[in-house]
Amino acid sequence: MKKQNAAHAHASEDKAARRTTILQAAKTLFSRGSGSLPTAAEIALEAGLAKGTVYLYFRTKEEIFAALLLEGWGAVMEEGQVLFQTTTGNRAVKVAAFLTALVAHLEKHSELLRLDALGYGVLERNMPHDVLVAHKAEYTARLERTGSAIDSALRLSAGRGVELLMRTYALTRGLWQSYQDAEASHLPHVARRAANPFARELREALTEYWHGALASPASSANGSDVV
Amino acid sequence: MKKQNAAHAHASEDKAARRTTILQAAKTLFSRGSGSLPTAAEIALEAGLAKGTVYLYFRTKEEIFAALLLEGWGAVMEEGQVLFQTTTGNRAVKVAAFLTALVAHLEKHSELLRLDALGYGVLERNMPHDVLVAHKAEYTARLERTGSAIDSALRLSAGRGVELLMRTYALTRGLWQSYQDAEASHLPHVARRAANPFARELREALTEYWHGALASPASSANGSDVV
Amino acid sequence: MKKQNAAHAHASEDKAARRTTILQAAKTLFSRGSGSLPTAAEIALEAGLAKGTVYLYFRTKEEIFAALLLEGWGAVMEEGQVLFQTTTGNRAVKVAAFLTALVAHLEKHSELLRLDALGYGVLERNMPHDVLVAHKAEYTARLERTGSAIDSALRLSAGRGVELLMRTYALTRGLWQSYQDAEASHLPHVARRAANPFARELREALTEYWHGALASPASSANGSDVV
Amino acid sequence: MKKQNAAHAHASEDKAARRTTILQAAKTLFSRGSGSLPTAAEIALEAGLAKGTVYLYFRTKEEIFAALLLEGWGAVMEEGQVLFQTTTGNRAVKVAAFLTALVAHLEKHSELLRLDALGYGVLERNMPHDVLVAHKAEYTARLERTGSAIDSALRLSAGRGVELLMRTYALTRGLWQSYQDAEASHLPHVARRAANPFARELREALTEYWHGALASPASSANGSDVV
DNA sequence: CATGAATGAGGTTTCATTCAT
DNA sequence: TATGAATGAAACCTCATTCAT
Repeated sequence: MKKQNAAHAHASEDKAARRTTILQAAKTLFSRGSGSLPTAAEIALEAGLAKGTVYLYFRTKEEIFAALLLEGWGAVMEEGQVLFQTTTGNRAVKVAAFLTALVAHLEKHSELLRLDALGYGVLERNMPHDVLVAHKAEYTARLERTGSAIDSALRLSAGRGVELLMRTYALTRGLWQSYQDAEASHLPHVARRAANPFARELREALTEYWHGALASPASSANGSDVV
Repeated sequence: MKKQNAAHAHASEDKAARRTTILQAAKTLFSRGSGSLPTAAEIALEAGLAKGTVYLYFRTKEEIFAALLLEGWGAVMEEGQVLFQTTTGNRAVKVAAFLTALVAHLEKHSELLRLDALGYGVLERNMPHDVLVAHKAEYTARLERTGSAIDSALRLSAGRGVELLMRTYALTRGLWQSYQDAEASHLPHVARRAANPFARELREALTEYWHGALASPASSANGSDVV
Repeated sequence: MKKQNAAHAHASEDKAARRTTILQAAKTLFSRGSGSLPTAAEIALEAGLAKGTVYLYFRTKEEIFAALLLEGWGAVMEEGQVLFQTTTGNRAVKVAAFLTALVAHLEKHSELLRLDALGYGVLERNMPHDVLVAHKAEYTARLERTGSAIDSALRLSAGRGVELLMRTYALTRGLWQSYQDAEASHLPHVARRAANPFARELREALTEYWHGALASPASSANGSDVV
Repeated sequence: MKKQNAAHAHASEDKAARRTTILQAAKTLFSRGSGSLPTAAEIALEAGLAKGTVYLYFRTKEEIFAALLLEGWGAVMEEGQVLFQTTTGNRAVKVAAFLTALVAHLEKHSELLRLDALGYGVLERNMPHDVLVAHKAEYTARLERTGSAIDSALRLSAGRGVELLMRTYALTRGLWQSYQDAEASHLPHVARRAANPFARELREALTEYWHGALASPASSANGSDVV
């Protein structure tokens, strides 16, 4: 009825480590897999634990992936915040540094975008509500912090940084999905887009967006004087 | 729901009509529903047909929704093409007209974005490959046509219009999903974003993007002279 | 993805037959089994059908067994009704005939009591409410009919027959469970009760009950003049 | 709930106390709950102990509830024994006193019938066999003692008291279950039975039974002269 | 003695698709 | 052509019990 495979994690540091093990296993499997969430059984196997053990650390399977997502975007924002706080130069330099870092980060952690593409909607369908609320709160806090850093670095009005971040996120997510759609269909990327690898495409699109957003803040609401 | 009781559709116009009936039923159900695809049984019921009959017109359930998606985005692009071809004035006027129309169209056909949010990834998982190829081809053709219209109207280099359209689509899709995530979690929209309804947010973001994209086409790849 | 094992039951008589097949399979398995409900997979296998097919005829597994129970007790009451309506003689003769038949019937259909011992409570935990209501209604109707037959046959006041039946049922059920408990524990029946097989015990107990119930209807509420 | 934080129970009186604590917790939870057995974790929590500790005092969860059942029915029989030994008067008086006390006792300890309704069958499925044997032995002994008291008090032949007790128990159990079924289904009690609360119904039925049983001991086997 | 982390078996139901009628 | 009965894969989480600490 039992084994004694995994040593019991009594100390809280051991417990944290085990939690991390599970997250890592989930991330590995998701990266390897086809785009849908691995099963709980697979995660347990990969983590070297029993199925039941997984549920000692996470209340539902989705909670695992939500944690991964939170962690992933948290790191992105952390990095962005630091960059904006430390980079010296004019706006263009700061923005370019941020976008370069962002694109590089996302290239390195492609599972983040793959996971994100599921849509929080998928995860939310089966998450304990309190966990969901906690995640949203933490996510918002991080967003605000990085947004503030942007406001300061670029001398923007309060809240504008958050806005920029959200639209940056939206554009990133949308582009990724377009690329995924193309890849998933085993078809050449639509049109000549094929020639543009994702990282370059993303860089270009984001650059255009930030360029427009910072050029004429006053005009952003009506577009009457575009060009 | 109709009980048109299976008059056999021999003439090809009847067949087309029946196909349309099914598509309409699927759209209705999806609009009404919770975000996931209605079941084949539900579609058949709503269309007043038997389950088996649906499969005489579509090889998989996903094909139905892919057709809806193709049709929906096709209409968007059609409208865009016409607008760019007929609007007179400077770039700013044309772009503003396009964006206004786009946002209005999407507001009116919200099921399009809802369906789109599933990700083609979801639909692709279960679509006959040949149908997929055909869809992509048609989609690409329409995209190119509208892209060309943009190239002409705004005097851009060939292919730039397609690029702008794709990024416009990406930003739209990404923003929509962010809004959906927030709603789905039954939480207030992240940060003060709550104050911005989707249509306005979309309009602002797209305006910023087009502004940046058209301001300095030459600089789009490096961002060295942002601001 | 499919077989063509079972011929499609299109005619409603075929459908009824298939329903019966499933019920029979469930009964067989339950009789053979250890007292808990067989799994849906087992039932399908025994019936020579696919798991999914079972769910075309019953909405939940429990519904199957509830149907068995309804049918079983229905037959008991049917038989009782007929007996009371056709037996001639004095009260004692009629009651004795009824009890004899009842005991014999239950001996022959021991799965009925075994199933009953689960308690409707077990089945109710997972039954469509409308089915539950329908069952109760049918059960009540049959009970009333047999009760009326008793009222007439024994010249009792209206409703007394139902009362007698319910208490007869209660005593039967309770005794059966006591016997089951003893058997299940692989222990000799408690005390010298071992010498009394269930049928005899039941017969004796019921005879005593009916004897008491019919002896002094007026005194039944206070017992002041027992003996 | 108590957090008595694990003072090690060395002395055997402490151990007995802890055993009682667990039993009490189980009873409380069962009374409060929905009819199925509380989980081991819940019991431990309610008792202010760790899950593992519970298993130092009971080998299986079912053993706990079996103990509760044994204790409960033991008390009932104890009370019955005393009553028969102390009540003075004729048979009718003694029986009436017994039944009155029985019904009152069961009304006060409704968890006993609720637990009983699970059927020993449920508990037996997972009880150490030796414990089961011990319980049965103790149960039988108590039954015999009370049975003897009845034999003496009512001047019955040896063993008749046990028989009466067992049938009394069966009728009680069966009636209770019928009432539970009706309640569980959220439907009005079958037929007009609704008007009779359980205690009254039980009293009536038992009175009738004892009346019949004591009226004609010689005739109990054939019922030839009922009425 | 006490603790609580780890284990892993177990079963229901839905639904896309097919094919006998 | 139209029908709708038949198919069967797929995966979550709970919870009694054990044993390392």
